[in-house]
Amino acid sequence: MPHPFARLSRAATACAPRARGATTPDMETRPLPDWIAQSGALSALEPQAQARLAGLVPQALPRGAVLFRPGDPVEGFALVLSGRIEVFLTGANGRELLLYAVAPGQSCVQTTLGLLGGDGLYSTEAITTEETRLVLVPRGLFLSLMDAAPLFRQMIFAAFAERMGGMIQLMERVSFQSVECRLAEYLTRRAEDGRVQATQAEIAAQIGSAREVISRRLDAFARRGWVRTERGTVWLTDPQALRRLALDGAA
Amino acid sequence: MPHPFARLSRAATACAPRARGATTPDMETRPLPDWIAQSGALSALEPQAQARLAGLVPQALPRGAVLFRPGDPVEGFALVLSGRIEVFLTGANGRELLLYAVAPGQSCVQTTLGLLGGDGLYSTEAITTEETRLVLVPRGLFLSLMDAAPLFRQMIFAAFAERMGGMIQLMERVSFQSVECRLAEYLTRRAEDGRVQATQAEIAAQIGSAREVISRRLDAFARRGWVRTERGTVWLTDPQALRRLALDGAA
DNA sequence: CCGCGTCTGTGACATGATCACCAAGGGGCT
DNA sequence: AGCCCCTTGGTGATCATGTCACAGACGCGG
Repeated sequence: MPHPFARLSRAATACAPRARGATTPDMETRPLPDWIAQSGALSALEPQAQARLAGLVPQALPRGAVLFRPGDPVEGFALVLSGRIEVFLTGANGRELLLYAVAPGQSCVQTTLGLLGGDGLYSTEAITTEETRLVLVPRGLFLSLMDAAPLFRQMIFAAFAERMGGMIQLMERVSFQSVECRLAEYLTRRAEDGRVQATQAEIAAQIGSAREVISRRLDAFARRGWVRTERGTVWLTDPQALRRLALDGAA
Repeated sequence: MPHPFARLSRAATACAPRARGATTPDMETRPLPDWIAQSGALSALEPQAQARLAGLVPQALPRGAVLFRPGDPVEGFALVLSGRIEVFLTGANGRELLLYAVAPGQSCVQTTLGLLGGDGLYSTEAITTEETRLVLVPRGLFLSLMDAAPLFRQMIFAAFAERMGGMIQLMERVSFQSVECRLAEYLTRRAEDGRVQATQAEIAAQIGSAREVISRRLDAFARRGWVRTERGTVWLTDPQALRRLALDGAA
């Protein structure tokens, strides 16, 4: 199956340059598209940068779309407008580990990496976990903005720095913390309305463990009265206890 | 004990701006210091950037010096001229994991991170493993070069991208590969003259395992005739076998 | 030679990953 | 309803790894 980015990037590059003939003259006066004005990150950029982005067409992706897989070439720079993208590492045995999630206004560091330095190939897998709108900035425009637009550059750099910090933290958790702590941390972080809606297999992938282990740990939590499990959801009956466990492992 | 960077950064910032009065006039004509001309990375920069770096004074550090520890504030941007710096993550129990090593011409990503985005505090520990010369670029000069010198910027960005790629690979190895594979990979990578000179405790820290485990694994290798161990060194008697093991885990 | 610190080896045990199954829920179909 | 089949969750056995406790080996300086 052709993966969505291939289509996306072609659509984007086709529509990107000069909309209806004249390019530079009316650049300043043309109104900005909604998707730029409404994005916290983009609305803060310099007008010239906004104008050069204005020709791009945001794309909508359904939940569960695969943006790229390991080995795919990097097509362009993805900027999320709404929704959520999760970036996973996949091991030989099929086990997975969530590296980071891309929230609205954030960019996918993997694409930056591919455009700026590395071998231009992805080593990870990206999946939308909600219906997601994004723009795909083609390579040339991205590099040109990096040179010409200081605010754009700073945005990218800050994102990069933040991700790197996150990766180091993740490494610390994965290498030095028990599954029990990581699970407690995950449950408290992802809880909404006192519950987490995810299968045990999904939870395992998020924290880089195995499904069976999650099953047993949740069972242990349940025996302590901290959670109640149900097909597809975990109810937190004692969030305080979970939070305490999560924090004391982090110290 | 006061750690070296505190001294370094003060020395560097003190010497950095305007050497002997006049600044801009003779900037072009003043000869470049050796340490810039001889550094592959720096000698490729634009002359203006080189001139602004020229006032800095390289510092020499003995082997084993601690550049920073977790919690230290980031003082400036470290650029290694010669030697080698290793950056470690340390767990609660004292176990360690080598995140990356900084070779000559490379910069320390942790410092970049601290200057550009994060909380400005280190979460890792950096130690020189050889006698090392480096320059410490103060924050202001670094940020100004980032804005004004495209080549400098590209250098930093490329380094950043490379490190990020390395971190992802590391995560993959640590999460999904057996200790045996990682050990074999480490031994083949670090071998010189058919041997690796390191204590088993050091090896454990490099690949993020425990000393006892390394002891047993090396014993297993030895029984297969692949290595011979000696106090403080491991002799590779069958590098081919080790390489095969290392590669087949990576596939 | 002795004493001490460092490096290494080893057994016992705890945790986590993997494998092989099975059982329970739930939706679609006849 | 009855059946099928897929997804999800549960469980025991076993293996890999990390942790703890401790002992022996080595080397160095007094």
